[in-house]
Amino acid sequence: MRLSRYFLPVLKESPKEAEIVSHKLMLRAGMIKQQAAGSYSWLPLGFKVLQKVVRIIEEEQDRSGAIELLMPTVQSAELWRESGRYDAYGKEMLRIEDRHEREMLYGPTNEEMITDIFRTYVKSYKDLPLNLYHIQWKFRDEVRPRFGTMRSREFLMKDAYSFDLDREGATAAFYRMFVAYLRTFHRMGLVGIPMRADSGPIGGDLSYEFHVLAETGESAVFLHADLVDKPIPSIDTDFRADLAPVFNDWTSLYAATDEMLDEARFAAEVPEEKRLSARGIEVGHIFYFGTKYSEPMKASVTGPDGSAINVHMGSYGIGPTRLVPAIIEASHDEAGIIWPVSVAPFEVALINLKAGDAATDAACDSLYGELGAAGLDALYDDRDQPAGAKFATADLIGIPYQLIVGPRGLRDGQAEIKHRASGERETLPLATAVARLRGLVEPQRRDKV
RNA sequence: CGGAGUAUAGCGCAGCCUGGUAGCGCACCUGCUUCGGGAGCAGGGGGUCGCGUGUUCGAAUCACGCUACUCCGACCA
Repeated sequence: MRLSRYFLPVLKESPKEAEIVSHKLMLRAGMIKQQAAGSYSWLPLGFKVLQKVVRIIEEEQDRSGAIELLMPTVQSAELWRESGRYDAYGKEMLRIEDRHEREMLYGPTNEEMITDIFRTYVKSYKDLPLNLYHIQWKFRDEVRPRFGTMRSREFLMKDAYSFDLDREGATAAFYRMFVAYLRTFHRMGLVGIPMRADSGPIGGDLSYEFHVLAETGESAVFLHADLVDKPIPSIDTDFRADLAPVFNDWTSLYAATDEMLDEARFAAEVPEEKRLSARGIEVGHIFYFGTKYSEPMKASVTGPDGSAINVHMGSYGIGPTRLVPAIIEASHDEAGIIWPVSVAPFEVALINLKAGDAATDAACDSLYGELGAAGLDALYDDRDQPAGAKFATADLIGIPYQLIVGPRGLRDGQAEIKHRASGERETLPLATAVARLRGLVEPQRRDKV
């Protein structure tokens, strides 16, 4: 992409409504625009990152055996009356009336609808286990939206729903999601630490939240320090195998949010030098809730003995529109965002130090073509701007590598590569620059973990 | 929903106390010179001062009401 033809409205100053660093940087980097309280447009750069985050989530969900579909945002109140939640959900639910005065709602979650789909088509225990998910916009009329897209009223959520014959099956499904979540966050350069959680209004008795540690996190968390760099399950993980050992291994180390903190246990189970109290951003939440919905909504299958069995369900959420700021909170410096390659909007910033100079333009145009041919996603800063402005933009929007080309280096046939995260620079022959970048970028794409 | 604040050009702000019809920096437009870390000079465009009512000869400025947004608390991916 040539920057001169892109839509990238960067700001030098942060709009005053932004309080935390990720919100400020998302506004300054031209990723989002606020439209109302808790409501944001995703501008091209932000949307590109969001799509990469979504893609990683999809890959890991698919790998774990979940199947993607898409349900509508606007739902009928009828289904919610069946489960009893139409009245129970409260003011967070945005209620709408259509022209026929039918009661509708903008979905805050989809347990009822997925249960309806399930009960329509699935009749036999032989069709289990089943895990269906979608990634769709949700609306929760939060009392106080804040922190940009970290807590917005309209937000994107991946919600998966598992269906099993019994508690054992459902627990296995829960473990699969648990492992998929560890891998998902890891691929985005995050450490998502599972913590025992309260099940809240959705109900249930097996519930874990995944938290990313960050100073600006909304929850106080208490954990065993070894969880921070614990190696995650590899690509060889067989999701049909028994994943209980992985789950037990991870949950054997103490971790809890403040509302679940048991100080005595924390002190007893974690050696003093390993006790870490920090703040966390909740980026995922997984539940097992048994037959809470299948019973009232009559979602049953015929078992081997011919009897009707209410299915055991779980639901599994990840917030992509929250993950984007979470990644920024975890990875930035004074100059701006530092994207991990796996979610970076562009992998390389090609910086033409002297746009308008025929030789420099020719060299950059040629390199831009080579970068594309090498499969690298590059943003080519071809604007007629001082070098400083170009470096500042590339730093701000967090592109992992900068390929810097100017007349001075060209005299010796050289270019420079700057690594955004470390600030390290290397000078190398023009002819080898693209191959070098490819060698740097490809291993970090993390499409294989 | 309780408490606190803010609202003046696209963004950041001054002006308000002590009413006299709006200004600064950045951004934007034109021209020239520049270009190795957010360029310089010259010229230029852009504002129903959040909305409404009132006070006054006169309101960005004073009073009252409303709205939007932000922050602090209780809830959530």
